Amino acid sequence: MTRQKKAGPTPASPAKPTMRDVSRLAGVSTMTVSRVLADPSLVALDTRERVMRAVEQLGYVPDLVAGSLSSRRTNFVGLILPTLTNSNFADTAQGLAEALGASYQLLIGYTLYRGGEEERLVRSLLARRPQALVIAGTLHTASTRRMLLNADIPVVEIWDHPDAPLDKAVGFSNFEAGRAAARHLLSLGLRRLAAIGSEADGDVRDARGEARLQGFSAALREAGVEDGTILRHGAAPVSYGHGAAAMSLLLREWPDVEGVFAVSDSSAFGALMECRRRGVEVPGQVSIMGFGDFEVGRECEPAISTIRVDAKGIGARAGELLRALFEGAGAGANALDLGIEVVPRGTTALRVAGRQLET
Amino acid sequence: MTRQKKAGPTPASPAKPTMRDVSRLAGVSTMTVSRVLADPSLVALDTRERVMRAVEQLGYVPDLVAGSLSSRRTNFVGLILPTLTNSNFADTAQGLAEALGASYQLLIGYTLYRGGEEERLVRSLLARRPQALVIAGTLHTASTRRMLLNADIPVVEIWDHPDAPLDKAVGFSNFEAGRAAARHLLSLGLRRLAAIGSEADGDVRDARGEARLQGFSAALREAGVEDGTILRHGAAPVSYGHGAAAMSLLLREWPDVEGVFAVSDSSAFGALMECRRRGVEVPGQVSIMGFGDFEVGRECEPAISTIRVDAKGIGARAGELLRALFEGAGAGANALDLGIEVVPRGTTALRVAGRQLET
DNA sequence: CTGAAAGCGCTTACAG
DNA sequence: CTGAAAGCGCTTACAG
Repeated sequence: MTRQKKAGPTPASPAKPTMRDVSRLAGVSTMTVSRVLADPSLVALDTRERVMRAVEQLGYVPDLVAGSLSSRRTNFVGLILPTLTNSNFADTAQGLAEALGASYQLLIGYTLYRGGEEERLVRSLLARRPQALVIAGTLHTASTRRMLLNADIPVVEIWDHPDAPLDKAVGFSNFEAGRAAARHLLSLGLRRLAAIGSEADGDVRDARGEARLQGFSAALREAGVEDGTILRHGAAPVSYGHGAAAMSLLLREWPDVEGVFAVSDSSAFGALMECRRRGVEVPGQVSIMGFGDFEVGRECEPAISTIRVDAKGIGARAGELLRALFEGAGAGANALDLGIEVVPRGTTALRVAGRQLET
Repeated sequence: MTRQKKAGPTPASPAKPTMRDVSRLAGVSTMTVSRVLADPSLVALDTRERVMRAVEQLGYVPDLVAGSLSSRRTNFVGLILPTLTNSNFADTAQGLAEALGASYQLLIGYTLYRGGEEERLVRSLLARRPQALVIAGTLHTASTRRMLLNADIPVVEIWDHPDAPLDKAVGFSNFEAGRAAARHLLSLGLRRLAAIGSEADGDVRDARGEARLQGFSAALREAGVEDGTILRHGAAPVSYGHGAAAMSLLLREWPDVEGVFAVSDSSAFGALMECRRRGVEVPGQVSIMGFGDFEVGRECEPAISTIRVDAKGIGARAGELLRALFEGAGAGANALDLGIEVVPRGTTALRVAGRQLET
């Protein structure tokens, strides 16, 4: 014997009506119901109305699990982020969701910056047969790369600008972002410069923050500035508290530091608050520069100089790219660089003759 | 004729291998492959190893779309939030995801505080046949309620404490949160009190923020304090900028206000920064109290007095509740109140003889 | 404009 | 410990 649907003489009590139930009530075939739901213009007006009435009466909600299996289209898009608790990544998710539109459902997974999580997540998301995968980052294990390639769906790497994308990429160069931050501080005449970020902790690491630190270092080298410190403190993700702790360490080791770049506006804000608590004037004694253009940096007093990136735009452009691919377009460049923008605000100022003045 | 799978004499080029491909390679039936993947202990060791080798060799990733349809279990849980861009809601999402475990996939939808969006989202999520729905808020259209009831799955309303939950609820009373905020300010001897929140803007409204404003008003009435202002400004969600703008309006209309409750730490922070820009001392001239215990309020200087709620805990408890229900437990109370906690910090201080002193 | 048949890739519910 | 048969609820690919 095989499965039995329901027993007993009562044929009704339609807990969850199927398309079959609707078709019977409307006196048509399931194909006609399917058409009314997918593209009503294919069905005669009176038939259509009868079907809609039956749908309404039964409170029928189509089963997309069955529909997806049958049509080989799930309308799922997988999204892998380091964390949900970061306004920039949340903006990217919203941008992506909006660009894809209501007919697509995002399947969000997060790694908490753990390298090993990505492979598990990719496998688990691919099992849902998404039509595309959007992944923050460009570092993947060999096994992950193989799965991604085998899956035969578009893959968009975001929040970076890889030389050789796995498939597509939308983002910007984190290395250049760090470099631009250093150059801004250098252009203000500051020479004793530091950067604060997180350190790799076993499996947990922020590759993009590290790239920004590397870019910062490179700019100092290019400028022939010897007086540079890269302080890696604590594990990713960085936070307000991280910035405060790192700034505290930095000021103890190097009290006459003139300029600090934090890999995120979160830690820049924490560093700024730590300075206030210690009576260290910003930008009078030390200039502070962040990254990401978070709302907290725009709204605090003084406002934080930063590197702006288009977080929501990254999601939006990735979504637009995918829609074009879904509709069969050949797509343009493989790696889209949305660029960065230096935004000088109140926490950085010109150094003049041994002390700093406000810009 | 019906669908043809693939043409040509080449049987291979296995773009996306199915369970059938694995079973053939391993020389077993698909049932055996299915068992190896679901519960290896059911299969003899050598068979199991042969199957695992075939899985590995083909890079087989099971199709959960088909599996879900067949087993009637999707392992999806739907989650409806007002926005992803709010650290409290992001914490709730992470708490829920962690409590459910890796075998469940969250289907997240957000309304942007638009009442009409909920109905569309519920319909669209139910079509994915989730095994439960978790929804921020307790206000639903009649049509939404009907769908929810018909769906015959557990529904958990979160971030509130309704008298009559639709099904289950995990949260706290927003009314009591506002009331507690007012009482804290009153207990400091402050009498000229205001609250700032958002106003309903067509379909866009923050029902929970409004409940906090109502609780605030009620506490003033109970205390016989006449000097109270509720300022509703701008549309939800509130933000740092919202708090700054509202504080600016408030100070213009009512320069001698003594205490302000903001419905969110976001706006409390904005209000605090606006005071700094205007040279209004906090808490010297005016005390400020927020809601939510956001990191920004903990880390800024002075730190913001607030009402703490267990955002991650709401997600975690909802997830635990659902797991118990999935495993057939009868579950306990229908509405779980996680409570609130007044956290006095640097932005509120005792009023003594016409002026305020730090606590 | 409408419908009958087949099948999407799994798991259920047996039987041996 | 293993497998053959049936079916989950839709859509595809026809035919009329």
